[in-house]
Amino acid sequence: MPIKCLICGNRSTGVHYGVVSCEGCKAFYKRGQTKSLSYKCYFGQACFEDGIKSNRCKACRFQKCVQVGMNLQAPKRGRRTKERAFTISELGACHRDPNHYHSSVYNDKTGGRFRHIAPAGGGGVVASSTAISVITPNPGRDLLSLSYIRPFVNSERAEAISLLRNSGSFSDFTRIEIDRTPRAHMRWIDPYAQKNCLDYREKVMSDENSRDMPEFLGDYWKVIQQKGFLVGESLKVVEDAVKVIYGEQLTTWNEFMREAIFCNNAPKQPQCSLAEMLQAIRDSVAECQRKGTRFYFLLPGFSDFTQEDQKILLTEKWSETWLIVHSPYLWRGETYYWIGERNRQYHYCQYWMRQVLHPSHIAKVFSLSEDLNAVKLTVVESFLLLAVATFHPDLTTAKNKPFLTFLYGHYMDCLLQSIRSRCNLSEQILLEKRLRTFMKQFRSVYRLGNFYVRSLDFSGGLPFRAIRDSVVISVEDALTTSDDGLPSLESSSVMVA
Amino acid sequence: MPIKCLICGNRSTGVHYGVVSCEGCKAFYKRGQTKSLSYKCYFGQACFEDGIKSNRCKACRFQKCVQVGMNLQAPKRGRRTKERAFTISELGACHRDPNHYHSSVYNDKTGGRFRHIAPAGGGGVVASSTAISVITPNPGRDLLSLSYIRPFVNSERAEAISLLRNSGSFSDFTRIEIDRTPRAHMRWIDPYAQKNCLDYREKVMSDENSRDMPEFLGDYWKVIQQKGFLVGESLKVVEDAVKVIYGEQLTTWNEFMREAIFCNNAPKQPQCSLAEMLQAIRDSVAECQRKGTRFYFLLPGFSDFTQEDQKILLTEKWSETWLIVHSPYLWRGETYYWIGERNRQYHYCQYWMRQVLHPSHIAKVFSLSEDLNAVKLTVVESFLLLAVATFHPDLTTAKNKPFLTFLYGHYMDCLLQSIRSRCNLSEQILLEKRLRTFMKQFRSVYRLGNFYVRSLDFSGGLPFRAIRDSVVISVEDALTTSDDGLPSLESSSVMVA
DNA sequence: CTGGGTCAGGGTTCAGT
DNA sequence: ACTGAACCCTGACCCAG
Ligand SMILES: [Zn+2]
Ligand SMILES: [Zn+2]
Ligand SMILES: [Zn+2]
Ligand SMILES: [Zn+2]
Repeated sequence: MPIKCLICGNRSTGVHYGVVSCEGCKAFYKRGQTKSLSYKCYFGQACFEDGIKSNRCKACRFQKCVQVGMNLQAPKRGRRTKERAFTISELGACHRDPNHYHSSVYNDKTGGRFRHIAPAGGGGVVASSTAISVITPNPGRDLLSLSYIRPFVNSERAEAISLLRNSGSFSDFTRIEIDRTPRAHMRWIDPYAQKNCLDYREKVMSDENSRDMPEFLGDYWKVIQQKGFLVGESLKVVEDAVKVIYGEQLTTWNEFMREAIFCNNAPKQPQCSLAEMLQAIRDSVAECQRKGTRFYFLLPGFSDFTQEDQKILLTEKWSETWLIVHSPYLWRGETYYWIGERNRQYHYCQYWMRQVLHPSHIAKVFSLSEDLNAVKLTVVESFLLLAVATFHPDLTTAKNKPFLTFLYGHYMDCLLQSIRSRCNLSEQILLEKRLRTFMKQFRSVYRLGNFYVRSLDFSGGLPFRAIRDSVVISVEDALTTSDDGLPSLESSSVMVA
Repeated sequence: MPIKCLICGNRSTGVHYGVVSCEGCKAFYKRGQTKSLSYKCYFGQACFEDGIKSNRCKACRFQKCVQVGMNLQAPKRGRRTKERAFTISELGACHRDPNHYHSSVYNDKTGGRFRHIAPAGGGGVVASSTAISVITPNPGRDLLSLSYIRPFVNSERAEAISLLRNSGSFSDFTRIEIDRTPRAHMRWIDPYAQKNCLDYREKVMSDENSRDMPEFLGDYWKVIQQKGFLVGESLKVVEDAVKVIYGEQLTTWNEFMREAIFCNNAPKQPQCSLAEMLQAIRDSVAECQRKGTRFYFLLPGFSDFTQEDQKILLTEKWSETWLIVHSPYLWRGETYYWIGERNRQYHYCQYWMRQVLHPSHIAKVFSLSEDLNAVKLTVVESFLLLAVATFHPDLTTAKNKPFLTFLYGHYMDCLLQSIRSRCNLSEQILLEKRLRTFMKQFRSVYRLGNFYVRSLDFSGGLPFRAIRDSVVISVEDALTTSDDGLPSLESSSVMVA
């Protein structure tokens, strides 16, 4: 019967530095002598609480080493013959209270929480509840919870960090106050927008289209003349809105992701109970809604819709908002952001995502995020893209199509203007190509949000299922529904390509 | 009274293979029967000379075993009664003349220290001593002479090797010939420098200073225009000078330090007599002077000083030169370089340093070296820093302050240019910060060199004492003297911060 | 006593990820 | 870049002779 490592629970190979431990923890402790200062825990120093054994958090692992009494100067206990082997109690002699680690206590303490330990193996989505049993039927499974995850190499880190959208200085975000009222700008967007149905996007509109609508040309050009100023003003407003509403969150999340990835502490383990996490998710959704609503009302144009259309847009565009805000923090199958109320924030890691969402839903979200990240927009640009997606006249049931079309074009201009002001020509061309590619997925995002996410039954079991007309539907169903109440692709009034 | 192992000085457990020895040496000798051929000493086969006990060098340990007479076929001696225990002379039969080395001095110095190997941990299971010894008054003292020093672990080695300043390819140093005469470059430094008192450092000079010297502005800008070229040329010249003058020495010392540390053979022992070492030190000082002089004369600008100023600089800047050249080879209280004439080189280890220099002098030198190493300069940069230190107008009694100021600024530019060309911005900022921190010690280096080292009385006893006006002065006296004949810090004409 | 054997546990390496 | 299984080296301990 091999004795388990007191730090990680792995098979021990004897006493190392005064503690019954495995080869890994031995080497880790040794290495930590010069490096432990740079270790940092992101999860409340609880990663190595009884029952949770994760070698993924170096800070907690090292802390645990020290806690159980590892000591470089620990005396060697010499060797014994087989007849006079060390007894278990002798082996435990170095520790504070041997009973503390007794298996029964160990399992009692973990109780219901044990099931939240992530199975690192690929297959299982939810950790199987092997809780109370002391001897596991399949000893190999023990190692699963320890399965090594290669730390990121620098090139990967650079890639991850590049997702953190460039925004000049994030750190200043929280300190900047906007002194403009967005309504002021709408005063002169309005006259054009409300009276005329103008698609004034010079870049997007093809020559053929302009031939088809010669009667608008007069007004069109009037708008064009003012467009430069209009675009500039909207850019400023959006930038300020992003800073005021999302600045702090972006700063925090960026810092978190950066540190998590650069300190090799990829967070993969739960830090709280399911109930706590569900509450955190609810809080987070509410907060995201709140922020999104604030953003929309600061977005020039939005407040000029009827209350009914505003409500529709706020409801229907939840998915878009979520994606724009979160995509930089989804990377390589893991998430890197905090959720929950300020005083109790948790890392919404993929483990939890898998608890509550269907795998194909997760896959779709990651896939969309990846595509969006690949476009490589700045923060402000990504929110301009949100505006574009929001006002796409074909992808909402809001009624004021002319104004939607106008704003869609306007924010498209803003976005392109921003891109062009920071890229050289060849970069522009590539970026705009990637942008067009991503925009083809607008409809998928809309469908995912409105036919799948909005159908989720939060009263049922985990993971939540989407139910429409008393029938469970899959992500695929939602994405391919022919009955989306929107204009068909063919008759689209806006050319995206 | 416990008897010490004749090989390593550890507590002996009786006679093994014919020699009073410890369990370790016994087992080591046994194992060595098949492995001794692969042992190699890197330190002149002196690691186990009397008074020096280091288990780091296997070759010397085995040699010592043989030397003291270990023999596999040694007859076992029968049981002795306590009444007829072996006498000291019987046991010590193999000892050589202890007077040959300065073991008494060595032991005196280390005698006060008490560092012992093992049982530091209280309460743990410590192997009970079944030794011969009855209870000694102070059993810990036995371990003293062994003063076992843990071999360096790889992380420490990496740290040490990182001190060996990055220089591209050292190995090429000796093959490169310079084809430029340094005078050629001076031709056009000169006109500006000799005629005008220019502080042309745009980085260092504050706005206030520029207001104070409006009359120089015209010339100032002319110089600025040429600065880029000037800096580049000087960089090349300095690089070549370093290669030609110090290349071979750097290569040799680097190799020595690398091997010493990676082969676990930290040199701690004398390999020659005091007289030989003193001669080697004299040779080494002369050689360092010679090299320094050559370097200064290749350094653009130096040869344009009056002969008097040149002499002053050469004399006053000895300390700076020594520090720049030697600091990478001072690490963790030990030195890693050779001194002496080519045919008879010795390792100037800390043992010898302690013989000739006062402890607080040594401490100061190590402290300065550590600070300098922490800056992390390349070889060429460290010599640019030497130029900066040399031409600091406030830290010399040389007369041509305008030209000193000019050259100080010029080499500061060169140094910064070199740093900036190899570091990204954040590295630059950190490095320059460390550099500024170190530069605050220039005055200490100057004082150490000119008020302490130059006052050393080499005719007196060891360690050498510094005598000024017939009074023995301490390093502290020298460092805090108010009478250094230099401008006070407040009126400094050069802004370092 | 001590030669010889044993082996815990320290350090180091390097393939694997 | 980190991890940890596998390895080497040391020396305390055991025991037969
Ligand atoms: Zn372990
Ligand atoms: Zn942790
Ligand atoms: Zn010994
Ligand atoms: Zn040696």
